[in-house]
Amino acid sequence: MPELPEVEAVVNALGGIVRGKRITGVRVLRPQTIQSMSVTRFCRLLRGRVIERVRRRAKFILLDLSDGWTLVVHLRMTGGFVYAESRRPFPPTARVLFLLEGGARLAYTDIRNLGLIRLVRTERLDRWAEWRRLGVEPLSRTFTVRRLEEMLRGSRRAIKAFLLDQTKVVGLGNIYAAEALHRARLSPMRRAESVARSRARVVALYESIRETLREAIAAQSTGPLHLEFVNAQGQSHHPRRAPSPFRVYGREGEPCPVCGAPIRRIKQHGRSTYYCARCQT
DNA sequence: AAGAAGTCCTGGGCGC
DNA sequence: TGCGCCCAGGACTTCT
Repeated sequence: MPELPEVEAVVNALGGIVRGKRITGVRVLRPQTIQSMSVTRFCRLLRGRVIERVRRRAKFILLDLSDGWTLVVHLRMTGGFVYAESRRPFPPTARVLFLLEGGARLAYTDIRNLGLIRLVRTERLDRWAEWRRLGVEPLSRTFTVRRLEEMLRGSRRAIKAFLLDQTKVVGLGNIYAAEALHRARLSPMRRAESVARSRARVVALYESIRETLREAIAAQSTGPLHLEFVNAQGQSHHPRRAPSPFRVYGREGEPCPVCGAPIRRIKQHGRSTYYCARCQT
């Protein structure tokens, strides 16, 4: 669920809260969530380190710590953070607790346990295969129409599947892939290489990806869905977004906002794809 | 070797 | 009321 815009929102909000704070202790409630080292080592390495910066790469949240360590978090489907300044009990979905100086606590929560956390030396991040394979950041200057065209060329997969491939363009998930394709008026079933054959289509897709993500980031200024704040009274400030801002995702049967034809839902590689059969070709 | 399929995970919704 | 099935989907591994 959290795609680039949601992760971006969590990173920005989290950064404002924990940057500069020292980690005084760690409690791992679910050991399997910690990747690549033992829980003992994980806790020992974190204790005493200061969170110097919070940033994003693809859908990964990176907390750069003092002494060259980086805490890498991927929320996958249901991961999130709960930040509390009081010593309130955390929800049963809490998997890892970070105790911060001053008594605040940051909990990593995850209902379905698909998310992961790993601690790596910052300069060794690119020795991690999954990390190295990550594609271009769609909102960066290195993402160009030409680069997109080169990636599309020769790929016989459906454009929807292409957009979900994190080794090509990072950050899009099932929701924003559908939204970007609707905005570009491209059928999700169209082959990637056939998009590449038309300059106009490549440009439309390029612009759509960026606009879709930019708008989604702006729309979340009210607060990230995957970061919850609990105050001293135990009341939760869980900033809610406005109701479904999506044009096609989750709107099967509703009229297309462009042409009025009913939105369709199909299955592509086991995933739902929402699109307008009339104006997306 | 690209790309499709299978797998993991849990709670909610639905049909019977 | 309760059981079982399906669904949500990110990104891996496995298979073709």
